Formats: sequence, C-alpha cells, structure tokens
Amino acid sequence: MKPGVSPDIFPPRSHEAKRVSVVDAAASVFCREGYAGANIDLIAAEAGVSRQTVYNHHGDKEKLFVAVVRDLTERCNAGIFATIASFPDQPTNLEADLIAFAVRMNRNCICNRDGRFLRKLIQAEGGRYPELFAEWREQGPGRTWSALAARFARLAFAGHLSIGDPDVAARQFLALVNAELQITFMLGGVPTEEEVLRSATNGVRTFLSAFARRKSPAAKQAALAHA
Amino acid sequence: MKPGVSPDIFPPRSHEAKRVSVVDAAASVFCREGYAGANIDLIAAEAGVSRQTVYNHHGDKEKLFVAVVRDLTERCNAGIFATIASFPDQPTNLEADLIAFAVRMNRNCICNRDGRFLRKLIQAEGGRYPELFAEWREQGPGRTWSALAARFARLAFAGHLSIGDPDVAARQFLALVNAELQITFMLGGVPTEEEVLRSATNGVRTFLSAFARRKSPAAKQAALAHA
DNA sequence: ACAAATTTAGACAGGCTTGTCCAATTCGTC
DNA sequence: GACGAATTGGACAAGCCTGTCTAAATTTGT
Repeated sequence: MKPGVSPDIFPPRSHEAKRVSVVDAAASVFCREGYAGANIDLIAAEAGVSRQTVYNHHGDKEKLFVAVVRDLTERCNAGIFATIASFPDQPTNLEADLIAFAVRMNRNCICNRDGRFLRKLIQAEGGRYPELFAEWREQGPGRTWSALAARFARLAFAGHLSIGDPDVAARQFLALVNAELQITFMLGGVPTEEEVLRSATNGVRTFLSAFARRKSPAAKQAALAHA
Repeated sequence: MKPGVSPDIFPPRSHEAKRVSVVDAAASVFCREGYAGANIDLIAAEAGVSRQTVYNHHGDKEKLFVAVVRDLTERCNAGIFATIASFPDQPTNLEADLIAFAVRMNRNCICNRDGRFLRKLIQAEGGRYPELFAEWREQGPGRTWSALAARFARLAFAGHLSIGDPDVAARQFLALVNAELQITFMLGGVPTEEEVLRSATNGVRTFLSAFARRKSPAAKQAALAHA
C-alpha cells in the first residue's frame, strides 16, 4: 500500500471496477459514434483496459450494448424517482417551488451524462432493439408520468391547482419546462445552468397561468401577489 | 413510348430521376442504419440502381450524406413555411383554428417522412457535422420560431391573445402541441392521426388557458411580469 | 438509326473490425 | 511468499465495406 502515488493514476482497479469502467466507456463511444461506428478497440482504450478484457467481461459487442442500455436505464430511473420524491407537495411559494423542482429534474435526470446518453441511444438504436426499449418505456416514462401525475393531482386536491386530467398536465409540465432546450438536446449539446433556469421559469409561469386555481378574481390576485 | 406497362415498373428513368432516387434511398438507409452502418450497396439496391451509379452521381459516402441532409432540410423548410402561411390570422373559432393548424404542422412537417428522417439524422450525426447542422439550425428552427412568433404577436395585437414574449409563446405552443408525441418520436415511430389530434387538442386548450385574453388587472400584471 | 453519354455487373485491392487464441505478466488472497 | 485468477499485448483469420476500374449493354438526343 503506497498511497503516495499521483492522484491521476489508478494503478490497480478491481475486477468490478473494470466492468463499470468498460460500460462507462462503451456508453460514451456508442453515443458518440453510433452502434455500427463504435470500435471495441476504442472502447477498451477509453476504459484503460485491453480489448481482451472487454470480451472477457461482456462476450460480444451486442451484449455489451445491451449491458450499457440496461445500466443507463437503471441509473436514470433511480435519478428520476429520487427527484420526483422532492416534488413540492406542500408548496410555500408554488411558482418558485415548481421552478426549483423543474431545474432539479433537468439537472439530475435529463441533462446529466446518463440522461443524455440514454436519450441518444434510444433515438439512434430504438428501432433495432424493440423489446429492450419497450422495457425502458414501461419502466421509465410510463412510471415517471404516473408518479408526476399523482403529485399534480395531490396539488390540485389541496387546492393549489385546477387540473382536468393530471396525466395530461404532467406531460405538459415536462414539455413546457423543456420547451427552450429542445434544439440543444437535439444536437446533443448541454444547456447552461442559466438556459435551464430560464426555460423552467418560462415554462412554469405558463403552466401556472393555465392551471392555477380559478375561483374568484380576488383569490387569483392573492395567489399572484404571492409571487 | 409504351404507356401500357405495369404501373409497378419504371423501366427507364432519367438521369435526374435516378439522382433523386438515390438520395431518397440514402436518406432511408442512413436513418435506419446510421451513417457508419449505412451500406452503399444497400442504398444502390434500394434505389434500384447500380453501385457505380451512386458513385457517379455523388462522389463518395460523405458527399452523399451531405446531399441527403441538404435535400431534407430544404424540403422540410419549404413545408414548414408553407404550413405557417396557413396560420389562422383572423380566427373564427380560435381554439378550433389553432388545433387544426397544429395538426397540419404535425402532419406536414414533423411526422412526415422528411421531418422524421431529418430529425433522426440531426440527432444521430449532429455532433459530427457541426457546420452543416448549424446551417439547418439557422434556416430551420430559428426562422420557424420567428415566423410563428410574429403570427402570435399579431393575434395578440388583434386582441385574441394576451402574450408576454411572443418568442417564448411560439416555442411553448410547439412544445405543448407535441407533448404527448415525444416518446413516439424518440423511438422513431409515427403517431396515428388520432394521437396527433388528441395531443394538439390538449396542447391548444392548455395554451389558450394560459394565453387567452385576460381582462382583469391582475392577469394583465402577470402577463407583463413575463417580460 | 446512329453516336455520345450513361448505366450496369463484376472483379478487385486496400483497409478496417470483430472475435479468438495464446504466452507472458500482473493481481488478489491466503 | 506463493498460488490461482485475471489481465495484457499481440498475432491472427475471416468478413465486410469503400472506392476504383473495366468492358459490355443500354439509353438519350438528334
């Protein structure tokens, strides 16, 4: 044990550490180059591992790809549900709380490494692995929307919002909050913190304009005065 | 000239007809297989042309790819601006007119062959051809949003809507109207006419809830606060 | 109908990639 | 320190793909 070595060097890594290292590198290369363009040698090099080790761990290219997708799916879902758990059920300032939630959602689930990679793989290879991505679809967006819809329904029940169909509202919330980031996402870029905040702010304001509780003008005025 | 042949057979096609045939087939194959996975032999076969003809017309694979993207970009933009020209400037029934417009937009620009193909190519290869897609970005979304924003501003000016920032409203309109189609788009699928209509209906209703003209001072204040 | 231009099929070299095999080395653990 | 497992680097065959070249067939324009 000689801990005095340079922090940039990870001299020996465990078996398991190499497995994840390979999967991480593979995710990066598959995304950058596409499935067909991805080169096992490059993945091995990027993982700091020999090509043979890649084959030892994952068998062949296709199995490696499946492992990558499963890994990303799992981590993304975990992040999404962790973030949804922070939904403002008892908002003190509805607008500010929803904006903060939207920013968290973006930062932790959609703009982060896993989110961007998974999205790109789904877009690029979704047609080639229908069953694999059908699995993602059920576990990911399906449950995300349900969970989010339940939270919005709760806000509506508590009198903070006036919502017709919570499922529709949940999907529209996500769409609005990302409205200004679409192009950046499409080109595979990463929006700045400021862009995320602006899109979330504009999106939440419009969302609340549409779904804020409608009772009397006075109540509305009071609600707006909050902000 | 013997027009009596079977309609399924196009015995001799002109030079120019072969060029477009090749570009069309290439678009299809590039989308399905990705740039690296696309095979010139397959493109030639799908175009009903010999491999050498592909090279005669387009030089090499990369030039062919660029030709495909330019072709798709041009046709998509033409479709988009033709559709925007049908924006309901003098609506008789604002909700119905906007829903119909949204459906047209989807059907003619976003869900059709060109739209789906271009989107997929941008997503998959956007990182590899920054200048090519930067061109698309300016000519396409940039001008689309401006044009749409101008139409919404006009509706607001005519007293049909209460809008803070027309650019924001335009982007949010598109986001809302497509909110329920995102997953289908991601997986490269084609939504049914009914799905398009439902997403547009829900989106436009929410849009109008947020931006319908407000009379109360509080609402006006909120609208101004947007800017 | 004739001449020029285009298209075709096929062969071909060169390069790259996948996946396997193996001998030498290094690592984890006792 | 020693043993077994994992890792490495390199060689290797097989296959695939791009891009070129050719000679023959076909189409187009006149």
